[in-house]
Amino acid sequence: MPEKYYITTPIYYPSANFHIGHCYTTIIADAIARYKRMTGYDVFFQTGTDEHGEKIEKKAKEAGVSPKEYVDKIIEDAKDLWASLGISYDYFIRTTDKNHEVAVQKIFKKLYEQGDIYKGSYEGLYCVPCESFWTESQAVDGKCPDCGREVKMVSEEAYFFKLSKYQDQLIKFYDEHPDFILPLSRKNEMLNNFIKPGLEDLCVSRTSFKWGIPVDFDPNHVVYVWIDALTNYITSLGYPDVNNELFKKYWPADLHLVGKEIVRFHTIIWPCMLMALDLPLPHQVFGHGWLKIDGGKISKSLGNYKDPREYIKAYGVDAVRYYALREVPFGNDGNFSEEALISRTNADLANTLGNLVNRTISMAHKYFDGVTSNPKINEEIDNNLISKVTSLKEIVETKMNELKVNEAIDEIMDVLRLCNKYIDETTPWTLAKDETKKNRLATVLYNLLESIRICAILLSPFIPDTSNNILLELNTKKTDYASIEFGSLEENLQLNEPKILFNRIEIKN
RNA sequence: CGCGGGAUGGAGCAGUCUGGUAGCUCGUCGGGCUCAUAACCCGAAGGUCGUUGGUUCAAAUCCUUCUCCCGCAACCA
Repeated sequence: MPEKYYITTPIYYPSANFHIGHCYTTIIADAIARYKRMTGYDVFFQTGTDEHGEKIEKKAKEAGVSPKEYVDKIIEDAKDLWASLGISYDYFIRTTDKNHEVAVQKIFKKLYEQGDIYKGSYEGLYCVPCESFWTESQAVDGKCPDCGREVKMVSEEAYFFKLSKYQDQLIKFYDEHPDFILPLSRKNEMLNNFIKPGLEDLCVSRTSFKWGIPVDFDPNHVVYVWIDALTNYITSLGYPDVNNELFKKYWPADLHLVGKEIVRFHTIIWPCMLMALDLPLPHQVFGHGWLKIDGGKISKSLGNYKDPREYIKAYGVDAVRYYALREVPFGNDGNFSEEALISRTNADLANTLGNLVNRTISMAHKYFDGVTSNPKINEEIDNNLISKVTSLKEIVETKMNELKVNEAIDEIMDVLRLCNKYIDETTPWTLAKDETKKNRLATVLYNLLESIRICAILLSPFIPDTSNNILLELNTKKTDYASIEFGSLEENLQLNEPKILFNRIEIKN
C-alpha cells in the first residue's frame, strides 16, 4: 500500500476573477502534489472556493444576479484557469455544494449540543450605508474605511465558538509538533500576537446577511465564515461520516498550503475546531509569502494585474509555472513583473535548458544519425557530471520535503548548467573530426542525453509539458521515477528531431 | 517601546543558528568556441555586508543604539 498524501490549497473567495496570486498558491500546491505522486504517494490534492458571505451577496446585488449565479460564473472561469495552468487537482470543493452545506449544519449542531458553541451577542462598528461591520482597528478615526462616513456601535445576537477553551491544548500541540507551522517565524507571530494575550471566543454566526448556510435550529442565523470555510477540508472527504473511505484514508491532511495572511485561521482556529470535534490535527501548515506586482500588493481595486491567461498565451504555461515556482524563496515575498518573467524564461528555460537539449540532440543526429550508444569510453572529466546527476534525485527529495521548491529547481538547473560546461570541455565537434575518437564521442553524447533524461523526469512536477516534450524527443521508455539511475537510457534508441522548447522572448518596447 | 520579518557589488538572493580569505543567478565589459535558440564556455570590473558602540586574535555572522522597508493586528493567495 502506498503512503497517502493529502494536500490542500485554501478555498479562494470568488468575489472577482482570480489573479496571479491565486495562481501562485495553486501552482506550488500542484507542483508538490505532482512531485509526491511521482515519488509513489497516493495523493489527494484539493482546491476549491469559499462562496458565502456578505461581500459576495453585495457583489451579486450590484451585478443584478443571485449570489449563486454570480459565483457560478467565477467558478467556471476559475476552472478554466486551472485547466490552462495544468493544475492536477483531485477534488474541487465549493462551499455551496449540497453535501458540504449539510455537513456544516451537522457540525454546527454537534458543537452547539456539546456546549462548544453558545449564544451571545456580537458588537461591532456598523456603517449603515455600506451595510458593513468593522472592528475598531479597521475603522479609520472612527469612520468607515470604505466610505469615510460615521460608524456606530451596534450589537447583534450571534453564536460563539469557545476558542478559549482549547488554548492550552493548542500550545501543547505546538510544543509537541515543532514543524506544524512553517516557516518558523509564523509560529512566533501566532504565539506572541494571539495565543499569549489569550484567545477570544469566535463569532460563528451572523444575522446581518442571508447568503450563507442557515443554522438549522435557529434560521435567523447563517453560519459565519469559520465553520463554513475551514471544514471544507473534511467535508470533501465525507465527514461527518467518519466511516467514509476517503475520510478514513486521507484525514488528517499532510499539508495545508496557505498564504501568510490566513496562517492564523489555519493554525489556531482550525486546530481548535478539530479538537472540539475530537479529530486528529493536520501535520503541517505552510504560510507562503506573496507575489507582489512591480513591488506592490496585488490589488483588486487598483486593478494592477492582468488575467493570468494573457501571460500563458504570450509565454506558455510552463514559463508561468516556472516563474512562480523558481522566483520566490521559501516563505518570502517575491515580485512578479512581466520583465522578470521574460528574463527568467530566457535565461533558464530557453538558454540553459532549451538550448542544451537542442544542441545535444542536434549533435546526436549530426554525428550518429540520432542513434544512441554507450561504448563507455569514460574519462576523468565525466566523473564530476555523472556523480552530480546521480546525487540529484536525493538532493531534490530533501529540498522538496522541506518545501524549498525554488531550491529544488535550482539544483536541477545547476546540473543543466554543468552539462553545458561539459560540452565545452569535451568539445564533441573536435572529437567528430577524428574517426578513432568515435566511441569517445558516442560516450560523451550518451552522458549528456542521460543527464538530460534524468533532469527532465525531475522537472516534470514543475514544468510537465516541457518535461514530456524532452522525453518525447529522446524517444525513451525510461520516463518514470524508478528509472532515475545513470545508465538506464536505452542504446540503439532512435532520437526524434529536436524542436525549439522555448523561443527566446524579445523584449518589446 | 504591540508582534514578526527584512536591509549583503546595478537587480534578485545565499551565507548569520555552529565567528576565521564574501558566494550564486541575472545584467555589464573583455576573451574563447562553433554542436546549438546572437546560444554556450572562460575571465574581469563592481560590495568598508543599513547605522552606532561593544565583545574577540578575528564580526556579514554574537551583544547594543538608531534609521528605513514589508507584513500581521477577526474572512486580501
